[in-house]
Amino acid sequence: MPTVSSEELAAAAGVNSAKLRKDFSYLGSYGTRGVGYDVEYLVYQISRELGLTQDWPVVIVGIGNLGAALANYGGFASRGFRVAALIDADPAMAGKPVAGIPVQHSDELEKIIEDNGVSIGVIATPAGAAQPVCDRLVAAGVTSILNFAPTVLSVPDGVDVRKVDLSIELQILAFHEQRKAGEEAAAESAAVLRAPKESEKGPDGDVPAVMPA
Amino acid sequence: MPTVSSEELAAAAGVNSAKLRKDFSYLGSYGTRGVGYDVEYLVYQISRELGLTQDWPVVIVGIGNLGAALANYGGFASRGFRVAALIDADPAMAGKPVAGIPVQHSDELEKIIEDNGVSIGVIATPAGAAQPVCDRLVAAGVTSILNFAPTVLSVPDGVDVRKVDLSIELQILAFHEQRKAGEEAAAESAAVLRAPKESEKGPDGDVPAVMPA
DNA sequence: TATTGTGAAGACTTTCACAGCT
DNA sequence: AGCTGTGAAAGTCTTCACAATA
Repeated sequence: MPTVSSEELAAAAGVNSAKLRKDFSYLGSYGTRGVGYDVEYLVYQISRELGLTQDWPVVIVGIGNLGAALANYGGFASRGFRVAALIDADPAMAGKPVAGIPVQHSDELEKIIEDNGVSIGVIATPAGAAQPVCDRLVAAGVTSILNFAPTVLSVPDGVDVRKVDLSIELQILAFHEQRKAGEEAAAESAAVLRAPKESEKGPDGDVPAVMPA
Repeated sequence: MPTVSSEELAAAAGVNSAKLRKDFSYLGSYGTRGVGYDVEYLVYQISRELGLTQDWPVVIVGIGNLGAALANYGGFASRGFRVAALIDADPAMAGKPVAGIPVQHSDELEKIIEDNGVSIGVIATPAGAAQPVCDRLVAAGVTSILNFAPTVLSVPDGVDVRKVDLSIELQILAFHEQRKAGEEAAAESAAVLRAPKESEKGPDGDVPAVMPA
């Protein structure tokens, strides 16, 4: 398939074709009127814009089940991420290979970051260890952190943090499930909240900004 | 702290206080003018609205590193989720306890779903197994699926699927990282894309709807 | 003819700002 | 005096609809 139309791409992605064309237009005019988009060229342009053509060394700190799952995750390599090191505080883990990469002790953290020019760190430690690990990563030069620990991290200005809370997605499902189950109950207690329209079901749609911890 | 003002809550959540008050107003009038919101009452009302006061039995299918990490994840229980069963296709896993719960063989899948009245399933299998597992879950009565496998699942109408792609969050970080690194390069090739304002940095902000796989 | 690229319209969200209560 | 609840304004995002053009 050498070319693709905005209509086809939009159907595949589940979005409106005009939105897709408008989004693409912000990157440049990469289509051909009457024909569509050259697939290879488009993939290259979008990849470049998103930074997928670069090689991003990352470190994963905290090699429990989740850290191991991340180390083994195939999706990273194909998107330009290279696991530069696995780091754990447990001396018993040191030297043990996980996903073919030997785990290093956290004493080495600063040296690893500097030697590899790492700017992105992944924290998969228990909650209590997350902030100290974060501080050390930042001090060593990391400027983007992906946090899987159930803690809110504080970082200086200029450092990006994204938090992944594995239970939030479940909570969103449960929220919709509750709706499915009791339309009468919903009418009784919360008639104001509309049922979500398809267009609103974004990755994070329909969920209030604030919820109890 | 018996009461809290919208201003305080908004500061803690990093949102505008008017937005927070407006959001709350869709649930009802749970505040007191001149005083604020009664914390306990507010937590209860929001919890109820989000379905946190219910007990949601879930099954996790695919007990590799990720499945084990999910089974061990503390955040579930506190939000009303109960891991009703762990299911794996490997007969060698059967009976082995993970997070204190014995793994069951996938032959039992349908029976487990029915016996426990499970409506939410978590798929943490390899990509190839995800769609068949999904089909069996749906046939057995599951109507919400959280998918960690790198596959797009097809499901009948009325079934909700949410996909968690562990590499997307990293990609978002890399995208911003790229911006930080080369402001001149960005100006040269994509002046149209603005730097994100703080208010735009939502959980999924700043990322085009479509990207190459 | 088929499809892009995009102004303009429409829909939705966020914020302002203040009347209304406690 | 202090803070909520909310109309109205401002801002942002999405979709329409069509001129431009390969």
